[in-house]
Amino acid sequence: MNQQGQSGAAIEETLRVVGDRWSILLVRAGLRGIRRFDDFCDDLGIARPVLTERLRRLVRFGIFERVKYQDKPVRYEYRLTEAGLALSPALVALVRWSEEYSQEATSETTLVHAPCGTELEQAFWCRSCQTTFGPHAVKGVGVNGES
Amino acid sequence: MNQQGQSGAAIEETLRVVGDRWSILLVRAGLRGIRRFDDFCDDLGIARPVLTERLRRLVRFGIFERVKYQDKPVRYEYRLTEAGLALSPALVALVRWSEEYSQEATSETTLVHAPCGTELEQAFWCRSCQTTFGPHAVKGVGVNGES
DNA sequence: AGACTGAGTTCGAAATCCGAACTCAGTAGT
DNA sequence: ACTACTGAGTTCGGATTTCGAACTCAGTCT
Repeated sequence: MNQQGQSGAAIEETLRVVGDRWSILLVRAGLRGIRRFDDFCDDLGIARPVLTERLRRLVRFGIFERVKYQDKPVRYEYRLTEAGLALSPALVALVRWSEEYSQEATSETTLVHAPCGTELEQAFWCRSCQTTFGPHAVKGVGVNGES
Repeated sequence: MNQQGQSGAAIEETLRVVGDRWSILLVRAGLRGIRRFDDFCDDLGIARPVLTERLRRLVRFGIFERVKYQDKPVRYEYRLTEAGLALSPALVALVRWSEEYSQEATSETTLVHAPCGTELEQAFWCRSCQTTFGPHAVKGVGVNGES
């Protein structure tokens, strides 16, 4: 069905899980400490059936876990797993992109380096060269050739 | 409709543009040098009407530009703008996440620093401290209390 | 003339999304 | 005991998106 094979597989897989209007927002909400069904619902304004389905999928793929937090009326909440937490670099990248390029509704918050409060920049880091660099110097290997 | 205010606005905006199963993949294809309608189509296996609509939207939001590349039969291709290129950190973050956490189909490709071929890492950079750091030291996204 | 190319458009069927209302077990108030 | 309320969902019908396959349209190639 498609030609890209190789590294395509993984990210396509991933986007099939996380690549919809809500999933990333759910992760974001999770990072902000939200855990309960109704809270996700109110916070994001997502329709309940969709939320049900999304959470189930994210649990299935190990991004959230469904945890019983009380017994008498048995109730569950959703917590980010480590894999879920590991999505935060992607989230940060998107937030930063939004801040810089999104046309409408410029945000009032920026992301900063916590210790010193300086606005952060994002970069790629090469361990062996000990340098940071930008997207132009990124190449995918294992795949054909074109830069 | 939702409570999150602050930096929420911008990223929601953004996800309304790139938060679907195809847009990020289109950007990725763009980074890999794909420019023509039919090539996007074949490469991703996206349905043509959807591709039409997606490209139009991405152009509208300044991520791709539609460039005439020949006259006689007038033909256009789609190129990433600078804003589009600027999405690559998000993309890289996703690819790296895929590599680490995606269950099925581990990829055979990794992203590398083009000049030296070393596998890249992603980091945040603080200009004033002159250091790189990880997501835990980021503030403003809501990584408030928990780990 | 006939086949081909590239960038789309048109079509009807299938899958998703939505809001609103409902369920179900237990709790709290009167 | 009756009512209202909570939290985590489910059920409904209708609206929106997505899909693959086939078609268009200008120009080119043989």
